[in-house]
Amino acid sequence: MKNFLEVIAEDVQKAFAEAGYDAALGRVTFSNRPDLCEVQCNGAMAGAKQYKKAPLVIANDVAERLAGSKTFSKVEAVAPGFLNMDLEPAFVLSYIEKMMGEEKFGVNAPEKQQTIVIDYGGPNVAKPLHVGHLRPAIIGESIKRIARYAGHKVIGDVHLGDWGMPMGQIITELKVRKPDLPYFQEDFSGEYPEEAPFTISELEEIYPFASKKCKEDDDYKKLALQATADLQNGKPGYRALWKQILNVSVTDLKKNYEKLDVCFDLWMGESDADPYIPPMVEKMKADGHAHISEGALVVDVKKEDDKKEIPPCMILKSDGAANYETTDLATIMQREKDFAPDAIIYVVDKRQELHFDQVFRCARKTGIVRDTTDLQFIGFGTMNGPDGKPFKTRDGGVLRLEHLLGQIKDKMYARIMENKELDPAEAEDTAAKIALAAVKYGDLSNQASKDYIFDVDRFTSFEGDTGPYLLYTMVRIKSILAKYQEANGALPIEGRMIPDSKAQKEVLKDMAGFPAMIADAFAERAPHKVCAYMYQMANDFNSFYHGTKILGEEDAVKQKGYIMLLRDALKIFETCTGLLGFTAPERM
RNA sequence: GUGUCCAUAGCUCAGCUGGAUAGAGCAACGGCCUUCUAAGCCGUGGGUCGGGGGUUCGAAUCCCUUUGGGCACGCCA
Repeated sequence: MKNFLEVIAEDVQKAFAEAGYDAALGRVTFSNRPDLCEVQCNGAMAGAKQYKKAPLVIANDVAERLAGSKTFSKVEAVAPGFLNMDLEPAFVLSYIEKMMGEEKFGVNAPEKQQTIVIDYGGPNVAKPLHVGHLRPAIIGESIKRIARYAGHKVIGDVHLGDWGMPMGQIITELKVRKPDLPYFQEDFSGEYPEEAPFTISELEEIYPFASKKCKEDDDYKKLALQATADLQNGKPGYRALWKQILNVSVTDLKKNYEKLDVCFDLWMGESDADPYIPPMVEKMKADGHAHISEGALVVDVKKEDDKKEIPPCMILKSDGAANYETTDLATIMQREKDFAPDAIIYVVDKRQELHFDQVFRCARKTGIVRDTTDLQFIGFGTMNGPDGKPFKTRDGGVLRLEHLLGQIKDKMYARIMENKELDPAEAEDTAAKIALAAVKYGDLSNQASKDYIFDVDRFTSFEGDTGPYLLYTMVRIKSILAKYQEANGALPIEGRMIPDSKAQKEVLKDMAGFPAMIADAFAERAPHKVCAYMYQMANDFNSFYHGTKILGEEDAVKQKGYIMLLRDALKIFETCTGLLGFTAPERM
């Protein structure tokens, strides 16, 4: 169905046309002066030059023709040429009834469904998730959900860092510590054990240890480089051991992402792109795109109109090894082959913009990507502490994600137990939900591209524009619906009412804006628009809630109308929290 | 140095395909709980939209310039 403002604009456009003006001038927006009107059209001013008439004259011509409209309860032309209109409550209700009758509340299936690969996360194997992984996970997950809701086929890929030097370092260190393992016996011909020879905590200790040792000890580094090469060349023992590292790590990563309610469709990594590298390099050489520069194999990606020098894209390092540009390019090939996507979206730290610019240019120039595949870089800003500097622990280290979430959850737990008696198990679950909402909303309500200040105290104080405020609003609704159901046996499925108060009408108008908001949030890849929408609607709902007795309403028809409004509002709210990646508890 | 992003209330942020008096939250101050969850609602105060120029009937929004900051700039990912 058409979105709310489009439906309204139809009338206005018709009036413009009837009055002898270009119908396109009849664009309508929500008013920026709610004290004057609900919706406005500025087309008369835009058309003044074209028709050599005073804007007010045009506005009056149009207003006259809108006089009998069933859409508007008020139409007036105001100097210098504004068209100010109020909506007929019955018209608003009719839109809501239609919209709520649809599965996706008025959001249309796209004209052409796109296949979109979204690359977010990017954790490294054998390293715990830390706060730096929070933003891509939260933002990527939300963009994925919004795109999916908008009707597209979306594939979320974690794109693990599982193939570089760190793997060789871990293998080398394991060999030092446990040389008797079968993985290290050259002539071993049996089955390698099913059980991994280490736990995740050991891995997390081994990797930084080995990494540090490489910097201090050149011989050790050579061993690690050799191990990396052996692994990549397919040495059976190393491959088997690597698979164990991968298994143990991925199991742990999945557990942690699950706590964040972040779910990847694909757990592929750099290693999966490896088979694509040799043919890719051959093709680039054969096509004459790649050449040797300063010992490395590169592809020039400069363009005539560049304002700055863009360094060439490096395909192979001077030692012949792959680097991250290589794997990113090969991954594009792999995705093209597997999915032939319409778009690949990278949700990555914005500091990597130049790198992706080079990779995208190189992919285009060498033709490893189809012209129709949109390569999109969505760079997010840094998460800073309250001091405005990059978020660190007190002693300057990196904070593990699970510790951060744990701390916030504990705070929430303490807070809900303060003045309520709740079953500890339920309180635990509720605290986790509120904590997740606090963290995710705190992040997503900012524009992704900007740096933002992660202030635990502010997020956990949950007053005002926060996740918990939204949950609280939803919990209030749930509570009323539960009580109504208890008293009446069931919730009504029909009986919506024409709004009988300003506040109620505001809530309806908010709901009516849902499809347009989704379209906008998808087009802009902007979860913060979902946040802003929800917050506005929650404000209006709470205002309505305060002025209206619902369970105490004696007129049963009216009460039913209120309950329907609550049901509808809750559906919209739940859809929005679903898009942001958190859920509301039953009580809090 | 070059490029790029940013600068809006004391603080944290919206608004930026040009429209009327620039909006929220926090903090401050004042009201509202025998009534559906006060994690709420209602209200007050608080702004040369970094500075300067330009385009326009109209600029926080577009262009130029300047100041201050962040970030990036071939073999780490």
